[in-house]
Amino acid sequence: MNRTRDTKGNILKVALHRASRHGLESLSFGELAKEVNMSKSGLFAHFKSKENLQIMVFDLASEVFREKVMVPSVAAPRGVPRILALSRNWLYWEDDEFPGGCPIITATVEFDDRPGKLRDHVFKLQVQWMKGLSFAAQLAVQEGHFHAAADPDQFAFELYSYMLGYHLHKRMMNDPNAFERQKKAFQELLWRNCSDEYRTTSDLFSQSK
Amino acid sequence: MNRTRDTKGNILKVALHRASRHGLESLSFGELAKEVNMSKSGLFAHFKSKENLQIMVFDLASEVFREKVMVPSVAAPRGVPRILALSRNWLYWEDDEFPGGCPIITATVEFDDRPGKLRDHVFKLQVQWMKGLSFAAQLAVQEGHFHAAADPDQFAFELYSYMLGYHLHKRMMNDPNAFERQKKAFQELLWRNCSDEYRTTSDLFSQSK
DNA sequence: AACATGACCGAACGATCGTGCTAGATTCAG
DNA sequence: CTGAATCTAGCACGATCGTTCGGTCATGTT
Repeated sequence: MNRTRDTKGNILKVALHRASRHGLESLSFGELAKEVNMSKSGLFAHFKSKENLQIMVFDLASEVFREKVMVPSVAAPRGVPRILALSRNWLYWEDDEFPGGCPIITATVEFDDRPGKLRDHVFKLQVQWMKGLSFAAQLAVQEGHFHAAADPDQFAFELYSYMLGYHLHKRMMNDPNAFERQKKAFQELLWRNCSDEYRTTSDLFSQSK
Repeated sequence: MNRTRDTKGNILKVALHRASRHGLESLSFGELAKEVNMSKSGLFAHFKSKENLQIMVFDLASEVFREKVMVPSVAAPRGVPRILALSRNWLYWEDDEFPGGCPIITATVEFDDRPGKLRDHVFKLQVQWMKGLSFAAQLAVQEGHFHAAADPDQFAFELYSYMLGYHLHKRMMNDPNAFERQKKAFQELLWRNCSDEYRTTSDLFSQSK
């Protein structure tokens, strides 16, 4: 069993690596087997179908995302500090392991109109993440960091949008200014939502690094 | 020649339709041939390779985008009215012909990592479009609609980001509020950039419909 | 020592992939 | 009407696809 989990885990890691470059659909048992020095059938035995493989790869991506972005952010105090942590973790999580860019965005675009189990998994993660962002904003309102009229869902939508914009500019256009744009947009988004008191008592932007 | 162009044009139309759903990579001569009632080899003869087919399909998408979004917007007066037209056309252009969502976004995510001719084409269109947006904002500054300190590139970045966010929310999460979120974000983006005078003399948001 | 389990391999299946070659059909210029 | 050019189909190729099956080997249990 130990051996099993090691092998399978390793396969999934390699597969995720590949998927971040070329998408989940382009994964194939043959090429994957070569990359991990196994026979095609031996590898296949671990997953009983391609769809299963894809789902497990995506779930691994979700898990990494949770561990690298969601979980550590909760350590930060509620309100704006947590939102800053969330954004920072989000901004950097893909750089570490994914040369092909955020595998979740890739999977989302790839499967947004193909009904099936995979789409369901993607959908679930996206909704969960949007709710998480919205909730973080809601807490910021409660803490008095955001003004009372701030709309948490709208905040989440705009923050997510900027992340997508940043991702596209960085990856496709490899715009060297992408980061600055994203930073500026984010800072002004915060500014828009912060209460007058919090704006004056905290130096928001030095924290955001 | 007429016959050729008709047949080829028709193939490309069907191919683009497919590509908007499943991406350019998943196009295949076999399936495409079935869909247009041709033999695989007969179809193949029109394009000498798969890469060629993909490029031509993407170029068709670019052309449609230009015709449906870029060109008609220039008819609107410079400044905010043109930006409104641009955004409106952009928002709706995919609905007409592409059940699978904006084929350009799909292609961008699909090929942001794979150097080659196709990536070059995508890159070119994206840069051109960003410059177009930025230029429209620049004109708005000149017309006095935007305040002098408005940053056209930043405006373009944020507008593009909201579009991406809207696309994702609509297609993956099929969020019924996506449109409202996009609208609100867009209106406030305009508000942020407009000069005091223009804000007071024009009813921005009734125009944006 | 006998057995059960489970990881892994080799070979093979039918299907489809992208790509050529050839030959017949269609179109069009002279 | 003839000849050239163009369009399309048929057939075949090697490769790879997802998947199945039978079998080997190492392990742990009894």
